[in-house]
Amino acid sequence: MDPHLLRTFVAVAETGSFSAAAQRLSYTQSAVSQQIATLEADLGTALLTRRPVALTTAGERLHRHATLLLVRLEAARADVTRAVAPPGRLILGLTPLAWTEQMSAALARIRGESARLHSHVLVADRDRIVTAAATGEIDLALVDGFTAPNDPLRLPEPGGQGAVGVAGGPAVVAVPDGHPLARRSELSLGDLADAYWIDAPAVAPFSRLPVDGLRAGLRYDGADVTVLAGLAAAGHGLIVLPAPLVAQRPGLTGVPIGSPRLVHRIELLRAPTSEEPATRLAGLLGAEPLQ
Amino acid sequence: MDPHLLRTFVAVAETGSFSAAAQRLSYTQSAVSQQIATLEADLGTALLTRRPVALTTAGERLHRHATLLLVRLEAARADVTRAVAPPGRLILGLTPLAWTEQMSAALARIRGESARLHSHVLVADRDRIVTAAATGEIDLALVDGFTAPNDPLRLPEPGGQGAVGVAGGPAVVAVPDGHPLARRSELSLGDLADAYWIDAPAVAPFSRLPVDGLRAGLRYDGADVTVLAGLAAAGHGLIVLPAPLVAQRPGLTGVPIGSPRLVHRIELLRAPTSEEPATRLAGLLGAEPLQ
DNA sequence: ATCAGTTACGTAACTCGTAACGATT
DNA sequence: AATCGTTACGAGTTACGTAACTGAT
Repeated sequence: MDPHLLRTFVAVAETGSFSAAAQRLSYTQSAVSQQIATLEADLGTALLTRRPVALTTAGERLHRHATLLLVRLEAARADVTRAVAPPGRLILGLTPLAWTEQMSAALARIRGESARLHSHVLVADRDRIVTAAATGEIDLALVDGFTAPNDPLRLPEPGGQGAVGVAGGPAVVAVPDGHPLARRSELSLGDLADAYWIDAPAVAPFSRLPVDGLRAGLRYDGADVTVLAGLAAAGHGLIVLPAPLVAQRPGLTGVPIGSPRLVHRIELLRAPTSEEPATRLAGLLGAEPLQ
Repeated sequence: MDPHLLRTFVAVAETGSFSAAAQRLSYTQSAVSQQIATLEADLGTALLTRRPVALTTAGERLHRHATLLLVRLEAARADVTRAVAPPGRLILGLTPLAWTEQMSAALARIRGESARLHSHVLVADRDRIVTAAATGEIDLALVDGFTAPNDPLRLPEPGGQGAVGVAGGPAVVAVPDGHPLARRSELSLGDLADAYWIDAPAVAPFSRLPVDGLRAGLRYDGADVTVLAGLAAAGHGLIVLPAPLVAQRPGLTGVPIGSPRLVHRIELLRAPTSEEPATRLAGLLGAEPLQ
């Protein structure tokens, strides 16, 4: 089970082909075949069917474990090497809705202090951000999501351990100004099973809301909040968003959600070794326990 | 960074000696020396000082990562191999305070159903149980602890992901019947900074309570709840325990805790692959979300 | 002088690539 | 016949053990 073998196994699993995996990893097809064979021999099980190439049950399990293991291995390496030579840089990762004025101000302040600090901001979806934080690709990450009040975000595997809440606020349903629902003082998501929703997987996937059975009328495959808010204002569907964000968009009204109790929450993730200035920024952001 | 090297690195780190590590792993001292050298070359850092052998900063970091990585690797292997040949067994792990009548009844029922099921119960401290669950050494684990209501237990690294709450109840301070505090209807832990506590690391370490500055008068290094309750009844010190447990002990009064809000919680951890009958038992235990 | 880790070197094992082979469409 | 995975074999590399070496107490 050495990482080499796991890596090629993952490549085969993902490409569905020995030759494609070989190409991706700059091996010969033969080498890949041999590596898979030794892995299977080691574990005493078939991991893949051939012709067509597909994962067996054991293979599926290994695939899940292997991807995580490889990320963590990478993370360990990054942590150790960076313990030695802390880079003079600040790379910040954000999920789209994790951007706040407060954060922006804090970053400005940091950059003002350490002049010419090489800094870099990356906005991406949650999974990407969380793994990047785990491997040390980014120094500091802010990840957002909706949960029950006081509940932490349920973050994906390789990172969620050391998350600290830094901000939390009400979640609302964003509806166009004229819409009949806009006059309501409170909504229950359960009552809205008939409504159509905008599913924006990269921004605020409703599949992650603690509610079932919402129906997607439109899928938005981008990460731009302005566009998303525009779509909602144009009546393409409902969407759950942080209250402050809705408040500052013309054409949209935020209707408080009565049930389930829901807040928008931002959590901070730090690379295992995050030296100054990441530590400093984390401090500025307040990293209040927020329970 | 292949696991082989990590394993010997961990051995050296733990024994504090190349030769001892070599002996433990059935290598020659020379082999160990070479392995550490390649690891250091790979990471580009010294991991250990020689004469005396001790971890450098980078080494300490790697040590933390490496132990976890090795456990997870073991866990992955166990999971995959057991996916193939689910063992006809049920090994149950418990922390001492996770034992309940309900659980006992559920186990009895399972064993009644599948006659002659090879089963096995292991009571140990939290760390041991959590890693054992992660590696598949045990099929099902029940881990207890004290937290704020609705908060999940903060479990140690390699396992805490898929924990589900199965039971929760009030936590009380156990005081001997005659004790002046026994007449109080409610206590605040903060007010008890002057009192002496029993520290029972294997059962209910107060270092894990969400309170600071408690003072240990007596340390109990065992895992037997009866002895512990006896010590408390004899006035050796105060201890936080689940209310039902205190209620059924003669000589002890449980005084409700007003602040911080505290509950005793039991969570269920499953081995990644837990086939019947572990799944069945988990079902019987109700694995209610408990939020 | 002894103890503990390093280095040199030879051998054994492994890993990969080439090339021939086999099976599936 | 073409495609894709397997197998055989040889070459290059790696990894370990023996043994000599080095430095510290």
